[in-house]
Amino acid sequence: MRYWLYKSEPSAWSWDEQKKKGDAGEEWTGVRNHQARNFMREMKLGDRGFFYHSNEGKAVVGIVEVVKEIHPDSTADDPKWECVDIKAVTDVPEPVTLDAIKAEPKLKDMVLVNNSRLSVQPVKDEEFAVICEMGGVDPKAVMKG
DNA sequence: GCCAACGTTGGC
DNA sequence: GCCAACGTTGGC
Repeated sequence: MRYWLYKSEPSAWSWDEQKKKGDAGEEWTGVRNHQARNFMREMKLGDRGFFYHSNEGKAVVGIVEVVKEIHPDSTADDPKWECVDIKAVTDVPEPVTLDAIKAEPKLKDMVLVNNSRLSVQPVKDEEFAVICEMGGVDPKAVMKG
């Protein structure tokens, strides 16, 4: 399985709102960037990822899971824009800030650090585990396989 | 609020 | 098909 990172401005769609959707999850709408869309096409049911608050907070605040694979984005007028559905899995009790990520040498190659504008991006297994630990989440509890 | 980085648009 | 102009994102 693979790991991902989803960015959202809390004023547009926050972690609290995501959690309120429960296990049903919610469409990850609004992606209008081919690279980000293409990453969503690669996602499989059960893939996990981080929920990151951009602009305000600038931190990884939660862990999510893909509950529906790629399908048309219901908010797009052009069918080429697609998205997945994700649900909240668990909080990251100690949000991992962008500053902390930048300060950690093991995370220097993260897309988040090097291409700050990409809103959906892949995360390596090792990076996922490191951030879990920094956030107070046992990687074994949220990583499969 | 500014601006760098990046993507998209449209004139040629 | 190039590239300047413009819009958006997101860190600072």
